[in-house]
Amino acid sequence: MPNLESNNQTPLPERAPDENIAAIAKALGHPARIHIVGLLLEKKTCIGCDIVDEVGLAQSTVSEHLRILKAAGIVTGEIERPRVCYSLNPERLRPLAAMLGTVLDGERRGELTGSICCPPDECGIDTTAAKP
Amino acid sequence: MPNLESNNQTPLPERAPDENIAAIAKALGHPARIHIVGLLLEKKTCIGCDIVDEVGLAQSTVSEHLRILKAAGIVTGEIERPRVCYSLNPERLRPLAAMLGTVLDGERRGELTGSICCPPDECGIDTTAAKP
DNA sequence: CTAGTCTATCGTAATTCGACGATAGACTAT
DNA sequence: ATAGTCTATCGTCGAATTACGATAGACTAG
Repeated sequence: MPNLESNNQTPLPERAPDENIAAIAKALGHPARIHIVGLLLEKKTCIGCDIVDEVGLAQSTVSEHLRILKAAGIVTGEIERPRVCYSLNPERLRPLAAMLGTVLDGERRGELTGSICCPPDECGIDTTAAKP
Repeated sequence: MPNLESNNQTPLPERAPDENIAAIAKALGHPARIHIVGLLLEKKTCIGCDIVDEVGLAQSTVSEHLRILKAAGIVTGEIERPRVCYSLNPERLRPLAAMLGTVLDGERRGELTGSICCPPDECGIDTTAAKP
């Protein structure tokens, strides 16, 4: 039910941090969009219709993927008629990168090899409730 | 398939790199799953049914989210009857983290402020083609 | 003005996702 | 053996995603 776009201008007002990070990851969760980000990263300059050739999908489909990336704030589109110039917005990727960095840091310090496993705490799940 | 420690040889061998990274991002693309990763990171030790309490969804739904995270290789589940101990597998997050790191490094060196925009290259899109 | 180039949007069909309750499985404890 | 605890799976439903062609919009070039 959450419609998390419809406004690509606001800096995505702080929802719950989980939803914020998840939105970034979700926008990156498709091979074609990863491909597009890779292209923008590689070519450093924005490109227009060349993206369509590269990813090998229909123009309307690529446009849709670009819309999703723009809606997530990962990519910005500057109009430079008759083309549109796309570029990356690294700032937007920072929350996700920070989380991943924390995990990898934790690994580097060996803090994640959990040996203290599952203290004997009881769960409050009623699987047998409401049984007449 | 009663054995939950099934070998993951086929699921993630080495697809195209784009698909590999996209699969990681897709698995992280949901608030509940980000929440779970955060819990595992915070508590350092694996937890069982406590996750259900934390995320506030039905047990079957949480199990499904855990299944997705396990299928993506981000989380591992060790059986410690009667519980299952989950822990993070940071190794799996590395490809995505590396890509994000490259973007942020590019920004740090100011390589991403594309000013050379859209060289006058023609696009090979036939919007009027195939008119029988 | 007219034609051409590039992008966004609409409509649609097939597929997948997210959430839930119900149920089955696998042990522990009594 | 019996009951109890925790997790996985099945079946289902509405909602969301993905892909495409067709079409509309916005300029530029001639």
